[in-house]
Amino acid sequence: MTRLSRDFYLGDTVEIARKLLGCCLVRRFGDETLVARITETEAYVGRMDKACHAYGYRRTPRTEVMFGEPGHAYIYFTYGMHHCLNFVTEPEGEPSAVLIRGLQPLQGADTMSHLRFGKPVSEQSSYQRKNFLNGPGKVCQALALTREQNGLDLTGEILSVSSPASLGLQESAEVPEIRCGKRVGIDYAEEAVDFLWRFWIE
DNA sequence: TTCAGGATGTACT
DNA sequence: GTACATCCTGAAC
Repeated sequence: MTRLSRDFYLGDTVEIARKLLGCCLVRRFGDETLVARITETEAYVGRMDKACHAYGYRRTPRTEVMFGEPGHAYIYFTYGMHHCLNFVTEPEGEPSAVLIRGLQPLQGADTMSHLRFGKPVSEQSSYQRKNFLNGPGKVCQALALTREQNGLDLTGEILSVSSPASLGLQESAEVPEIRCGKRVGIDYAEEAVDFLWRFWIE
């Protein structure tokens, strides 16, 4: 499979949110390579989207990464205990990003399970199996992502052990059937509440 | 299976 | 001081 290039992240954020579905997220964690298929995303566009942290080009230390080069990770801390992973999109100066809300584990599932629950997949309860990687905070917990990884370049070489980069994406093999709906947890965002900018596959 | 409520700390007003 | 792109627990059905 081919790694997604810088150009991939340059385009329209909503379109990228759709195209990311089915793509593989690759995370080097110590000696291991964790791989998971993206199953749910949301688009956030600072230019005109009141749900975006950088709405109206609001530039703060937190939103700084979104103003920079596309193809980097924007990871922020929220609700006092969770982190959320986003990919920066659109050209420099246009603060936009795609939030990763759900994954399907493909490789290193036991390591992800230990990071989530402190036990291997085989010992998960049925409730834990259903709530393994189906939320943005859970995604970051299972991939050991925190603000320390904020700003990481996603287009660096991720498959060699010597590489400093430890996060990246690979192209989707097939085109999945995509569903869409309203975004989650943004009731404050007035008209943007109704944008159908959440996408997922079964 | 569903739902209400609490945890918890950072960013920003 | 307030809000927050969330998750978990425990109780009720």
